[in-house]
Amino acid sequence: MATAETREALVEGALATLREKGYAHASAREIAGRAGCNQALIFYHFGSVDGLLLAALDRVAELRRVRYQALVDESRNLKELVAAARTVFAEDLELGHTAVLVEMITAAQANAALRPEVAARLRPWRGFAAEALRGTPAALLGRPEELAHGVVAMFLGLELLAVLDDDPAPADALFERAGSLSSLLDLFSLRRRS
Amino acid sequence: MATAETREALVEGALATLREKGYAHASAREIAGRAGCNQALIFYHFGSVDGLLLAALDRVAELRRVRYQALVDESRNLKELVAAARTVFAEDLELGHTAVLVEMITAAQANAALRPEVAARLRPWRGFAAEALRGTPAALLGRPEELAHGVVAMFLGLELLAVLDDDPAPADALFERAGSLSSLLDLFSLRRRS
DNA sequence: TCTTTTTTTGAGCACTCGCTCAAAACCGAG
DNA sequence: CTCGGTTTTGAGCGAGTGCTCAAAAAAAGA
Repeated sequence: MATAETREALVEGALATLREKGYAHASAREIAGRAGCNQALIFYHFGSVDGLLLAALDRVAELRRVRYQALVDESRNLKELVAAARTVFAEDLELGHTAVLVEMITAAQANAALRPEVAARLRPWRGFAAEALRGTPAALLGRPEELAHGVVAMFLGLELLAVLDDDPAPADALFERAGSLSSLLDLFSLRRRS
Repeated sequence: MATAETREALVEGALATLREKGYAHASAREIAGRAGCNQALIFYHFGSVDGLLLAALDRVAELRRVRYQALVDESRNLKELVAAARTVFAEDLELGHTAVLVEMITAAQANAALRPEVAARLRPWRGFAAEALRGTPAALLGRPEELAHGVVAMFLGLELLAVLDDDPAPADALFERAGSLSSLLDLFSLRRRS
């Protein structure tokens, strides 16, 4: 088989494995099984299992970049830009790309060698989100249960990213970020009331 | 040694390991080494490594409950209640308890048996956050870079919690929660301007 | 066709893991 | 001190891991 086809099959196998089984079970034998080839090919083509997983992450990042650029080019005002961001986020969730991201990020927490690689591949996400930030926020209300759920989620996420960036992440900085988050959330939100 | 002392040493060793090395490296041999005893004691006293880690999570949750209850009892109005919540969150970060939480949550993603156990021990956190929710929010502005960082963090966290709860987490629900989050963030934030 | 290079394979090495188990050590009661 | 139950130990089993390697298979060039 041509090199490109083999690499393609392995990347697809890696993405499927990350999505369905997670990083902990993304072993060479498991991925090669899905790709229908020998596990040694992973080391021949990508050097290591982590090398393959990073290549899979590259593909996810590139797909997102292309999709987002296309939507941005069509946007004529802020409202459309925000809608484009929402669309890309939603598509990533449905494609399972968010799950792949989360797996690689949490894996990087326990793997110093993986950490800078994953952090570098995360930058496009952040830059793209920054682009959607203009305009003034408006206050909104929501259900307390959802608010409670949300705040727990937010601090978990901030903690994960802080570890990734080798940021000591003192409590004060986390709370400052939490505060600044609110204007973006208002920007994203079309909801009203409880 | 008395049973209680041994269990105490093992729980402390488990917490230190989770904090410094993460779930992936929280092996029986590693934890027992820190506790200064044989690895077989983990299975004698806790049945399994995960059993010990859940016991460690129990301790973290109980400590938080006690600390928070004490602060709530002293609060006379909403402002003091919110301040109490901030204090507990900040203390958890400094104690490394947040890191332990994140490790167990991300580990639960790839371990179906662990998932409901961790989810159950997470409930107190959510309930406590819900208690701080009253009053009306005010709009705030922040730096775009921090907003970008924050929104990425938030969606990661929502995704993690959605997996934990066996929630299919459709994109619409995530965005609704993101919207409702803003009022809580305003509540937590004492910041102003860029 | 024969030769050279690229691609693929299966066996296997060295390691770590969770966990078991029989035996040793400990310790309080009689 | 002796006994009996509790606690601790070290060795070890079976399984899974990343990765290597010599050799086989396939593809490409002459």
